[in-house]
Amino acid sequence: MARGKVQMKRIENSVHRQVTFCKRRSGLLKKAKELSVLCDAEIGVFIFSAHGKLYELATKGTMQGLIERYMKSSQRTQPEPAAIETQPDMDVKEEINMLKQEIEILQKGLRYMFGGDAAEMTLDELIKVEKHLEIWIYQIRSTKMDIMFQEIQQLRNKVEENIMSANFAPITTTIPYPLTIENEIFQF
Amino acid sequence: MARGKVQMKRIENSVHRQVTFCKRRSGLLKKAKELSVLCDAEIGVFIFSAHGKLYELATKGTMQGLIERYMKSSQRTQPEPAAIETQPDMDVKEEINMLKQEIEILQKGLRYMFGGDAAEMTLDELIKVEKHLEIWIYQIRSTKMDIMFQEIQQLRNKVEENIMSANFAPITTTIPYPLTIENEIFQF
DNA sequence: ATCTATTCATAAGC
DNA sequence: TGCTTATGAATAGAT
Repeated sequence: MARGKVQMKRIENSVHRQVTFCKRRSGLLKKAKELSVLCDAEIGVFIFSAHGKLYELATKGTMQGLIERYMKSSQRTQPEPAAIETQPDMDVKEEINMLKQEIEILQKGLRYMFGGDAAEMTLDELIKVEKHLEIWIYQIRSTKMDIMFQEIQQLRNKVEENIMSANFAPITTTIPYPLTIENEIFQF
Repeated sequence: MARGKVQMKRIENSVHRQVTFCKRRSGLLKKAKELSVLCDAEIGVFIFSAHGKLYELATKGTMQGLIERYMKSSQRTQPEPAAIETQPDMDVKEEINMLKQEIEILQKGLRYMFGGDAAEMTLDELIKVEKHLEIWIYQIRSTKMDIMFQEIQQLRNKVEENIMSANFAPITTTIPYPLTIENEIFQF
């Protein structure tokens, strides 16, 4: 830079730091705009100052839209669940399209949730989001059940150990446990 | 810049554009990192190339976390719903705290949804998200009902008009409509 | 904010 | 892509 090289570490003098933040922030946003214009790219930048103030730039459309696109895009780079790999090609494409549609709808739902502007959603869209939330809840409940079941298994193992050590008999592995154990724990 | 000033418009030569995109992209990300280090700022950048490829940078933590922080921050700058204004001061603070907590929980839920990593959530967290989704579904159903009720009102008005114009009689406004209309429409 | 002396970024060419 | 170099931009330090 100018009048002396700068060390790449936090500027300790708070006045200098504030001034540099101001200058470089505008520089960064300018560069982002330029890149967007010159190369036809879509760019989102957000900067939180040390004190938490937000500065943002979205070169096309809104930051919301960009975040949605980001979510979609970064989602796609994650490895697909193995289950999809085992299906024929036609079904894969169909599944991907369905997933995309689901993501679209969820994104609308997120806009609805965070933006809080219910008026912008049609009845059809609301019904779709509702359906999706039902699926989401179902998945969460499944995960919950999985975790609970694991805990039950651990408890069973503990009980088994206790019986084992108490009786010094190995036959206990075949003893059936009463169903009431599951029923009681699955209640809450 | 070098060897001639550059026009601030889309570079038409696709090779030049590609090269410039590459160079300036890395320059932009470098500048973002520098700003973050020098001034202790938290910065997120995402760049979509014209062909849709994503390049991203999050200077601290993950992009997910940054997006959550962004949502929270930009949310705060939006005007609150009018309903809150009409309540006494104590309740306003309480309501704001509740909203913040709700946002916290939802953000955890979003991480779960978009990150897809259920394993990272504890049983307690899953239960909280589940509760929140139930509330969300309740709100969406309320909005749905509102819209449906509006449609019913419009239908009623239309029916009324028809009767009015058919009979030339103004008494029809007091005629009660059978409950079956609502019941049928509320079914789907 | 404005002003320079410097350092940095990068367009063009290979 | 990666390297080189001439030149325009960005900016650190001072005012």
